[in-house]
Amino acid sequence: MKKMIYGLVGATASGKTGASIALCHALQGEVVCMDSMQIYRGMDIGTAKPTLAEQDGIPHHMLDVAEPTEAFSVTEYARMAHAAIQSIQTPVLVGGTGLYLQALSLPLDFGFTKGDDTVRAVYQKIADEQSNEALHALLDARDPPTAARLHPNDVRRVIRALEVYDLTGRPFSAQVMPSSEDAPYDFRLFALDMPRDILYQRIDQRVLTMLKDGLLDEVKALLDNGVPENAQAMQGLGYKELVPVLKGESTLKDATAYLQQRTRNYAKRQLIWFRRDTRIIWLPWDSKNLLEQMILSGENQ
RNA sequence: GCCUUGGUAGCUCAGUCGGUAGAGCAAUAGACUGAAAAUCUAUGUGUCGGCGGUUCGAUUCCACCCCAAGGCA
Repeated sequence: MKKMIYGLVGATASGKTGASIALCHALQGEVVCMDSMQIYRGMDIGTAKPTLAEQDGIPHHMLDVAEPTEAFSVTEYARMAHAAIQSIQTPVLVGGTGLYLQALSLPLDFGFTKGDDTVRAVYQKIADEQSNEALHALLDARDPPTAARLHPNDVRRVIRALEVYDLTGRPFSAQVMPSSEDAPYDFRLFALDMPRDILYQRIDQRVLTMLKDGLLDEVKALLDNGVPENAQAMQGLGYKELVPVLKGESTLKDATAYLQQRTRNYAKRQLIWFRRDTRIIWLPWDSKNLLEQMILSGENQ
């Protein structure tokens, strides 16, 4: 009997946080955050990390578990999140990082192959000095199925596939693909269905609220505390877009519009990712009895 | 009032020495296995400001009008 785990996923600004608190109160559950940026300490406003008041007494896991100066990876996330899930009675997964959900859906003992910066640099050099096609040809010689699946311009994934082949001696295509039978948990996944125009309006508004709440100061504090501009954490939305403002290379007005734009683009990618996950039950975001629907749907699955 | 420069895709613009037009961004769809709030892919019919004129044919040349920015009065 697998452990049952509720999950609330979907686009940014679609109302996950509020709904998750209600669900936890009803089920006596605890939140396990599934977000690639809320894991970082000191990044609160820009990541829309739930405040203590918003948490409303519900224990939250997987928040503030990494330093923004350090790189983090999906493997570390999976390892820590699995531990958190084991430690609590009723876990409620909440977040919008599709890759993290995929990682948690893989068999528990599944191990991603560790990366190697040196190997990556060698391949990156080939792409830079020769061509993306030349790099892709290397992969085609070692792992044809993966090469066929990847576009030559998708250099990041082509390099990763070559790296896996070099480090393990086995092609990337031999790895286990996720399926519900292999999943370590019995997932009850939900997402809030919201019209695109409303979602985009909420995103634009949320960005303005973040700025009013001091996002610019938060970004400045990170830089002042030694977080490099090119740090992984600084790639988060709201951070990389505001650095140019602090450096005087862009106006706040332009950066705000750009950040809103980028966030809308991101939300759409999230929707595309979750749309193909057939386990997810989509519920109307403005439904009066959202909580009842989630609990009932969960029990009936 | 006069002069100048503009008015082309949702936005910023290119272009057509006259044969009804194309980039970037946006938008939409999709991909995604140790960076994922990252990264990558596909999709381009718009009274070419308006009304006339010249022409086989005008978004392109000409006249007038409208609008915008700048300059001169």
